[in-house]
Order: sequence, then structure tokens, then C-alpha cells
Amino acid sequence: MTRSAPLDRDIVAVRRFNRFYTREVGVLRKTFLGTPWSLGEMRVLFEIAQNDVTATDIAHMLDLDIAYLSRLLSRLEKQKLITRKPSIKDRRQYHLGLTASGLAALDLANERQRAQTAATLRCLSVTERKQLTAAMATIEKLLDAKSNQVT
Amino acid sequence: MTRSAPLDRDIVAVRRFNRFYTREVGVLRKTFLGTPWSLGEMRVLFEIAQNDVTATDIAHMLDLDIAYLSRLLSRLEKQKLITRKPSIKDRRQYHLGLTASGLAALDLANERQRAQTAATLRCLSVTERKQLTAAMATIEKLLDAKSNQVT
DNA sequence: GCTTATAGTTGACTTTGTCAAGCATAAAGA
DNA sequence: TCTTTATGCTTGACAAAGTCAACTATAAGC
Repeated sequence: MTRSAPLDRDIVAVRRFNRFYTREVGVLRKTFLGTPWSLGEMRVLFEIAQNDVTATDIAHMLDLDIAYLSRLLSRLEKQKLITRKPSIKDRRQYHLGLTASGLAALDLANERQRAQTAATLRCLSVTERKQLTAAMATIEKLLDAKSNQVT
Repeated sequence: MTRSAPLDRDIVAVRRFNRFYTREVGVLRKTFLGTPWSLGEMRVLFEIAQNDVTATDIAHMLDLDIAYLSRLLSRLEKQKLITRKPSIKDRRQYHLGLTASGLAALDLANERQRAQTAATLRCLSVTERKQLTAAMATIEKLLDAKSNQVT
């Protein structure tokens, strides 16, 4: 298999960045930024906050196993972070909603994440921040266009 | 708490990129690109391939719990991917090494990752690829400088 | 009404990950 | 040399994450 040298170099560069960035972002792996909740719980709370969703909706959006999600939701309900109201239209479904505690948990996580990002950015000058966000926009644009082509 | 509007915009931009990129990279979460091994197993195999390492070395490099690692290594040994030779100098230690199968597994993962990256890049023009890698280099440079300041 | 599809639960299981206790060996100090 | 302490690794016990198959209840198509 013959490879073009410049493409090879680019592949190496991209893989290098992937490793770098997963390490960079990976801080929030275990407990979510010092909150008592995990990243998974947070993502589920976030989806529930968006709109009127069911378990199946969330499973699709977050690519979670429905069985795992069912137990996760039970736990969240036991912790009084969410409510499950049986649907009237379809009695197999439950409409999920946040409680006040659930909303507060989400707000806390949001603020923690904001603060962490802010701490990072404060070490940069205005010019550097502009460079950073421009570079991020460039990557998003190029990779998004790519995945549209693939799909 | 008063916030500068430009900083606020940058924070939003960075968090947006974080979500974007974790989604982008997140494909390799469960099984590693269709190989029968997990990301964790691959990372361990990768470290073992580097040089003459012990369990403690790997635990430090990958920030893994030594107990978890011990079991993971047992599993890899049972699968004939690695060897554990007792050290002569220090009889508490084991020198870890890859078997032929282990090396093959690593090669396969490597090639899969390469192929995936290549597929992404092939959708871009040479100019776009240059823009992409330049943007990645910019981000690495800015964020690495940042974390050096913090530390 | 019968069949099939869908929403969700439950049981059984593996993997990931953490913590504490324990064993053997090595290193340091008396 | 003998004791103490530190180190490398294993094991037990546990919780959370995640998968798969079986199951119940309801909905929808024919």
C-alpha cells in the first residue's frame, strides 16, 4: 500500500491532537468536577432539561443501553433529581422531568464547567484567546463538513 | 459576579468545542474500533510495547489503580497477549513484555486508527488539511503553555 | 382478535474502577 | 544481624458502568 508522504504527516498530526485533547478534556472522567454526580448522570440530566423526553429518546440521543438507562433513571428518581410521570397518550411511556434539586445539580455542574474553562482562558491574552477560538472554529467547520459528506 | 462579555463568548466557544470534539473522538469508547479489545487494554499494551516496564510503571503512566491493573494484566496474560517474567534484581517485580499476539493486536489497532483518520482526511483538500493541522497545532501550543503556567 | 412492534423492567453477567488488607521482598537503621 | 519500614504486587469486597436476554404491558397493523 503506497501512501502519500504529506497525507501521512497529516494523519500523524491528527492522531497526536486526538491524544492530546482527550487527555486535556479527560479530567472530568470520574466524578464530574467534584460534584457528587458522574458524567453519565449529568448528561442524562442535561437531556431531560432540554425538553419533554422519554427514556427511549435519551437512549437514542446518548447512545445508552436502555436497560442501563432504566436503572440509572431509577437511581436519579430515588435521589429526587427527576420525576417520572406516566404518559396518558401511551401508557408504556414515562415523561421525564427535573425536580428543583435536579435543576440545581445541573446548574452547579454548569457553573463548575464554566469556571474551569474560565480558569484556562484567564492564562491567555485576548489575542491568544482569539487565536484559540478561531482554531477551534476551523476544526469544527472542517470536520463537520467532512462528516456531512460521509453521511 | 461581573463578567467581561468577550471572555464569556470565548468560554462558550471553548465548551462548545469540547462537546464537539469529545463526540467526534468518542467513537472509540467501548470496543476499540471494532477490535475485540477495549481502549484500556490497548493503552496498556501500548505502554508495554514501549520498553521494559513493570506494573507500577504502567500504573503511574496511565494513572490506573494498581489493583485494577493487576487484574487487567492477569487477563491479558491469560489471553496470551503479554508475558510476565519475574525480575532477578528485585523479586517483587515482573518485567512485562508483548507476545507475538500482543504485538499483532497492537498493530491491528494502530492500523484501524490510522485508517479511520485517513478516511476523515481524504474528504479534505490539501489546503484544508493544512488548515486543520495548523489549527490543531495552535490549540496544542496555547493550551500546553497554559497548563505549564498552572503547574 | 391475532400478531407484531414498542417502552420499559428485571436478572444475570462482565468490565471498570476504588479501597483496604495482606504477603513477600527490599532497603534502612539500630 | 535483627528489626522496622517501604515497596511491588495480589486478593477480597465492593460500587458503578455497561451488555444481553427474557419478560410484562401496551400499542398498532392487519
